[in-house]
Amino acid sequence: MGTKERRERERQEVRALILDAARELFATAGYEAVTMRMVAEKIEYSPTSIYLHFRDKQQLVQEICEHDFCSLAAAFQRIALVADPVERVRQIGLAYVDFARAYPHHYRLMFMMPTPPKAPGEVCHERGNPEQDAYAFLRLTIEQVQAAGRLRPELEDIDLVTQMCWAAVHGVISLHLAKGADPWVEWRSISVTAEALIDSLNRGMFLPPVTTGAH
Amino acid sequence: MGTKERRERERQEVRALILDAARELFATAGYEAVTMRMVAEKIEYSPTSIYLHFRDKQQLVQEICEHDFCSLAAAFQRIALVADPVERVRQIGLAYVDFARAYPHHYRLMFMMPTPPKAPGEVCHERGNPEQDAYAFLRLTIEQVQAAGRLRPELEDIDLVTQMCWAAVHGVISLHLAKGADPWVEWRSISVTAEALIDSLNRGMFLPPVTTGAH
DNA sequence: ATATGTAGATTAACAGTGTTTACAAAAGGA
DNA sequence: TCCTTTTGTAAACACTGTTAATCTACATAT
Repeated sequence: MGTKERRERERQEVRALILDAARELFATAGYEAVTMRMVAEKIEYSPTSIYLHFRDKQQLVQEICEHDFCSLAAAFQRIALVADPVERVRQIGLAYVDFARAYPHHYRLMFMMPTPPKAPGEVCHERGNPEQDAYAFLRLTIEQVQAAGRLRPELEDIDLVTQMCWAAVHGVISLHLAKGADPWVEWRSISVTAEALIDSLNRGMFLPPVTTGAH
Repeated sequence: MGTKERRERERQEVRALILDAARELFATAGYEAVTMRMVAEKIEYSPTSIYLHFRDKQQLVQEICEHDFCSLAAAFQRIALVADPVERVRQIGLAYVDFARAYPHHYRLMFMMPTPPKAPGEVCHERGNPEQDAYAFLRLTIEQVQAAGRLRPELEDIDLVTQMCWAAVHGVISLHLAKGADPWVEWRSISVTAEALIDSLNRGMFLPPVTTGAH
């Protein structure tokens, strides 16, 4: 009989209810401002009920973030079609910025808060983790830049170059998310700053394309 | 009679006691992990006493950070002596990294947490604010790069260039402070990454020195 | 010397947090 | 009908930052 299946389905429905309510709250107010009691009240359950589905607040918010990171992965899928690897690096940076602008609170949670020291038992090298995948995707693209002979020869450490690119774009985003409200700096927009930085960095790291047919 | 002066002196002593105790705690454990009760216990006063000297936790930690930022300002004083403005930009970046490595929790508090929306009455454009001064110092140096004809002509917006430089270095630091413990990336050290990024960015933003005497 | 005012420090409490324990109620299986 | 498992909750716990009320010590004024 399908009673077991139905029970499981109902369980997942409540779980989804929690996730949706929490997503909306976290996305508009941020981690600290949202309390478990708020989430509970929004779905008209008791606060304790949340703990039947999620270990703690941290796990709840993490699940939301990981889910929403799919939109970033989708953007990356599209970028994979771009032929020129140097242009692809550029596009990755811009997509990263777009994601941060669309989900600033998610971005803050994923990349601006210290990672909790994973319980030693937990699996670390799982695939499908979007953060990890994004890094791998960028790294692969940089490798292809190198393979195309477009990477400056002194930049031989692929991981280093990957981290340089990531850090540069991350810097623009995180600086704006943290300090963008400060009035004593005439802030340029995230997009403008990020694009200018990506372009300057490209010029400093990559080489112009070799024109085939030249002697 | 000097009783008033003595009282005031005693008051400042207690205030300094609080600041020292709080500095040590915040520096080793970070903002959230330190409670007012911990600070109070460390100096053997009641928690309430702290509020006789500081409006709230936020103001306490802010005062500590602003004070310790003097060491960054001191480093900048030394850099001001370097002749080549392009090299000066480089040195500013490296000093910034050194500061972040020496005071990671301070850095986190000053640059990685959203600035509280200042009460409208508060003075905003005070001088002596180290954050503000650091920005002004970097901006001035970039202006001097431009004056020396070493800035690429398409980069005409000085504030934009300043923010690009700041964001790049900040990105390396903040990414490490937030994600440096994650095991699924083979992290290069902050110093190595920052230096490589600064160098690549220099190549992409600045021009080689014009050799005098050439036609 | 005695009363007064005041600044410093403390105790107790408030309103909130994330989380746990103990208990109730409902529902499926025997 | 009884039993077990699941689902939900009220109450409590151990905290947090912060405040109100109180007490104490001391410089000053009478």
